[in-house]
Amino acid sequence: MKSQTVFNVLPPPFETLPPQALTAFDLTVGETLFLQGDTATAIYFLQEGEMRLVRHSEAGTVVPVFEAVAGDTFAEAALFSPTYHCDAVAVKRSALVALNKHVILSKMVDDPEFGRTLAKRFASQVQTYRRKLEILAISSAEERVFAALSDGYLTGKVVDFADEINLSQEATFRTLSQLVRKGRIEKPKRGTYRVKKT
Amino acid sequence: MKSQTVFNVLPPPFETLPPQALTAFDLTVGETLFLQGDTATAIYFLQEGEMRLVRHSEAGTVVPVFEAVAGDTFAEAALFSPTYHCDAVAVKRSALVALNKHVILSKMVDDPEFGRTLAKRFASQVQTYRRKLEILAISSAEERVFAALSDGYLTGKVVDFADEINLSQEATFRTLSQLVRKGRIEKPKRGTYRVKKT
DNA sequence: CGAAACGTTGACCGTTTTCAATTACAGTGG
DNA sequence: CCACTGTAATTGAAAACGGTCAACGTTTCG
Repeated sequence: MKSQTVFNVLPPPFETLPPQALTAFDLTVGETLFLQGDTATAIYFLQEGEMRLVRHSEAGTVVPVFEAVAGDTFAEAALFSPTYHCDAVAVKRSALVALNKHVILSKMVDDPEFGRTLAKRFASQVQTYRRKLEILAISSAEERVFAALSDGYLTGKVVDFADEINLSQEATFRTLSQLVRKGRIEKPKRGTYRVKKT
Repeated sequence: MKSQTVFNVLPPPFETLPPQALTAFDLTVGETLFLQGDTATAIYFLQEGEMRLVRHSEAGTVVPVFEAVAGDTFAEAALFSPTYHCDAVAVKRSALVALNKHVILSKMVDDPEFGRTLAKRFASQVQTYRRKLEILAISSAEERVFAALSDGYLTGKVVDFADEINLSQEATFRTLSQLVRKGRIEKPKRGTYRVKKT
């Protein structure tokens, strides 16, 4: 299961961690990384693949917690908890880096710049998620697509865009052309849309 | 506009800030707290009321960013930015506390415990928002309600619950009774529902 | 050139929203 | 203690909307 330390880009401030704080490894589909209640020893950076985090409620039901994709870190809350609060399972073959929790915690006190950058990262994530939540709170497909487009979501494929805003790709396409027809957005070329400048 | 310093409970780690870092004040409906581009001097705790944060895209459209309710802090990203990235306007008469940004930043380096607790708060918010996002990603009303219920959302009124999970209250009621009929949840008394223990 | 992957559109169907009423309950004042 | 009022909880029916299925156009790339 353990592979080599070939990882390029950890997000700030994690690139500044000493090598011995990092462990790279792979998981195959279905493999479990940790279970709810396990002793928390690390947080994780997902280089490639997809991890599903689920929580078990007191009543015994399973509740989705997070779907991490390439580039995400997860289990950050484990920094401040003795145990993990959910299960983490690979839903795709995944390449990860474990970031030692205790090294991070001590670096937070020893290196103010590290702490500052970590706080910055968290704050920026909070901001991002709040915005996503606001977009998803828009019930009308037309307004949701428009808001998401205004907010710069549509960078790559339309399918991914559709996915991010919780709409079927068909509904997204329909809405997009509808917006073009209404003149609220323009379509410079196939697969590219942009909000019309005022 | 400036009122008195009668605020009880700031969330950790902000209760440990010195009084001179705090300024309590009120806003009436429609009043603006700050505008996108203004110099960022503070982050805010909303004691009571409701604040709407919106961003102006390059194209000139307005994109919702966050709706803060009583108990929320907002504009945390301002800690790491010279200016605010959005407008903040009161949509209800609101009572706020401004938390001086520079005091917070210097306390972060001077007081490791403060920095640690701040990071913990942010990490926990990230966790919370991710969970909310996962709940909203469930398209079926039945499963979404069930997951939200499992996750302990329904504490107060059903209407508020409905609101949090982006479902009409009628759909929520219907789904709730449907879940009761199916035996997946139980209803000890009017307006109270709970997931059946396994 | 042909196969994928992405983009696009139409039709149909199921679900949720919306609108409209009705019922339950808590609090208030007589 | 009761009528009175307001908020919350329910239920019904019709309309709107988005999801799904199916088919087709288009670009990319080996």
